Amino acid sequence: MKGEDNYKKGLWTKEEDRILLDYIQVHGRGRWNHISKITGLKRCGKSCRLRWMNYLSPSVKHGEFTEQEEDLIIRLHNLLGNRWSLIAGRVPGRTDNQVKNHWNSHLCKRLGIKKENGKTAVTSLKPHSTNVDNTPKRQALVDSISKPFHDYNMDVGEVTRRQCPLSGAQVSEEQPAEVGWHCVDSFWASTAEHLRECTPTSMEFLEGYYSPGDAFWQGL
DNA sequence: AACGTGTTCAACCGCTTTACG
DNA sequence: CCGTAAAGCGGTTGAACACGT
Repeated sequence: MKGEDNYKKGLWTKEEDRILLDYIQVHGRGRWNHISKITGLKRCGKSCRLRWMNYLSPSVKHGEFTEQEEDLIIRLHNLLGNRWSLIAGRVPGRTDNQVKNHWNSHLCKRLGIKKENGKTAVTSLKPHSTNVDNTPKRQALVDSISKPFHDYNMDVGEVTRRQCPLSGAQVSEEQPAEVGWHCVDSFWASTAEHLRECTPTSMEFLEGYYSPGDAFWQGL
């Protein structure tokens, strides 16, 4: 007989929310599995964590997505694919779940993107260079590009221009590399209006910038 | 009013990754 | 290292609601 069999599932009630909020106010977040033992709340740790992260946390923004947020999500999805956590990390106040739901229920439809085998097709990421059609290499590149985005204090319309370390160089505010600036500009600097003009993604920029035989691709 | 269908989104599931003793 | 627990992630489900007939 497992303890978790006693855990409740389904929508949270206001009373359950209150218990969870009270717990976090006193003990802080974390140690989610202890909540049921301490408070008597009949929810597993995983459920408590999710409820806090996706709804109760004061950092979570509720309500309609703005045009700017949607623009940003479309751009990031174009670059990163279904990496919702990474995308949400660039959309202030929005959770990965919110972004994912909004993409699947609104943006996907609006952009006319169909799903293939239950997964969203990301046509813009299809490589056109023979040197980058290998999935692991391509993924590594996407990773190398996306990682430094955590370092940006980015807000739509107020882009903090910093180096995008295209060739593995350290991010440096003092000495941004030319190629890095170019990449950041082409990806970030345009507005919602420019989106409709098919501004190239960072990936497309790279594939255009480096020739198929360039040593840049070898290191990936 | 009653029913069927479509849509939305909160929550769950299963898996992977990370942290820690 | 190794094993375990906790945290994190993306895909999926299903309840609640909206809307059309």
